[in-house]
Amino acid sequence: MYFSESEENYIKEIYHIQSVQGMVSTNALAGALGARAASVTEMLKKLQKKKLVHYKPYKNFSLTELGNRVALEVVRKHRLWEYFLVHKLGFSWHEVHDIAEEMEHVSSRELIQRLDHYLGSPAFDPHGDPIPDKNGKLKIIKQNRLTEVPLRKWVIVNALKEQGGHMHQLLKHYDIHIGTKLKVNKKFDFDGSLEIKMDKQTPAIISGEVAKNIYCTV
Amino acid sequence: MYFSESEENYIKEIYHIQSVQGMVSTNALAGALGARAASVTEMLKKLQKKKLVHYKPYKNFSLTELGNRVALEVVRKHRLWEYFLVHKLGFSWHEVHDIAEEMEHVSSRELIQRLDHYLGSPAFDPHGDPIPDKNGKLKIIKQNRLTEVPLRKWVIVNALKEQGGHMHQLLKHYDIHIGTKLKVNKKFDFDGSLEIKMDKQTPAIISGEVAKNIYCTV
DNA sequence: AATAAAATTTAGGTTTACCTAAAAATTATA
DNA sequence: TATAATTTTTAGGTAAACCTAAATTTTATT
Ligand SMILES: [Mn+2]
Ligand SMILES: [Mn+2]
Ligand SMILES: [Mn+2]
Ligand SMILES: [Mn+2]
Repeated sequence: MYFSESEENYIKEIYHIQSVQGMVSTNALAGALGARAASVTEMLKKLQKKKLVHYKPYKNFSLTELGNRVALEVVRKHRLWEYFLVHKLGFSWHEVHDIAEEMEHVSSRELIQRLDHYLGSPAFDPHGDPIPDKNGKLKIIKQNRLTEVPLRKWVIVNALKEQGGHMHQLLKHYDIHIGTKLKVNKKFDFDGSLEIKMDKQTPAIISGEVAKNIYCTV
Repeated sequence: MYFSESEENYIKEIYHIQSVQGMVSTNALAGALGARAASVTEMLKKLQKKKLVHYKPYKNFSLTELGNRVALEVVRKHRLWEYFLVHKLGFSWHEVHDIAEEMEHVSSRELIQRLDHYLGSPAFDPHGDPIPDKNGKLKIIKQNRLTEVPLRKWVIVNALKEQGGHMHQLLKHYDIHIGTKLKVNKKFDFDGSLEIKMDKQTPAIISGEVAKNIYCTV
């Protein structure tokens, strides 16, 4: 069955919102896609006819089993391409999302299977998010916010979420990346900033803003 | 300036037809694109407004200088992706065209520069066609039809054109690929077939049909 | 040169994916 | 529980990229 680029984007975004909120609202989806609610309603009817979403007018909606499978395929494509861009072409993790947003729509299944094999079937993308395997299986690891990690315990950074801004510059400056081992020494309630200690470095202070986007295995 | 996927396909096809016929007709372009003449006329007006084609109603048309630059960029993207698919992902040369037809529309310039570098700035794609460099420069080599090569002269295959069918099976059977050294011993006028001799192999007969799609440096 | 044939354009539709503004339904609040 | 606020849908458009059928222009043939 064929899905247009737009359909794929909608399905993927429903998947993402669903994974956080359980059910999805028209407005939430419109917000995430940068579209208007009316456009979402229209697409919803199309996706329903294709049996990709459970949808009753005025009610929140969610993906069907089929919709979920399709979403996982798009997510797989997106994250494999991100991995390729970083590990083969040398992009930095913060530069690859928009490019992968286009590449994820290339339709060849064979291509993705070969890409996966070529990359060594990676389980996580450059942001630390799990890459679904060809059956849609995800390796789940707990991503704990650095802001909520116990004090003085060594942890390893396992995910970084870029929130539009230029956080990556800061992270580069501190030399924090996925795999970095560190511990939180103190938490300053006044502004939410943290004192962290990394291997062979003197303690440093990072803002709560940055800390919120760093996740780790505890 | 932004060009849609459709616009890019039209521009590229005008470029290809132009490179053979000098000027392009509405019908020729419609045929090549699998579209109707009316659609071509419509697009032509759009491309003219964007200063990509020289066009007067009812007359044949051609790319402007700008149109040519854009065409070469799309061709570059197409052929670099084909090269990637064959030399990195292990596809065979006859499988990659349709995939590259989609990938050529991914818009990031930085991506293409990095891809080019990653591949070692190849000058020819897996079909033997030259890959424009980032300034649009092509390495031109003469591609002589095997059917018109002098007898008993050793030549090297430098291009293969797949014409829809399953020619590649035959070529694989004969073990003919780009780089193969061979000579034509005899030409049989009756059906256009050729007797060819390859290094360390006994002479073989190939049909004129196949020979027409094999090109070589003489 | 007149007429026939072929090529091209125009006119008028369709589908997809958007939009705004107004109407309807749901949810929150007084 | 009525009323207000919010959310969602419907109604009615637009733009891109297609299409068919009819009109127009160009080219070829008597
Ligand atoms: Mn996308
Ligand atoms: Mn990612
Ligand atoms: Mn294409
Ligand atoms: Mn090629």
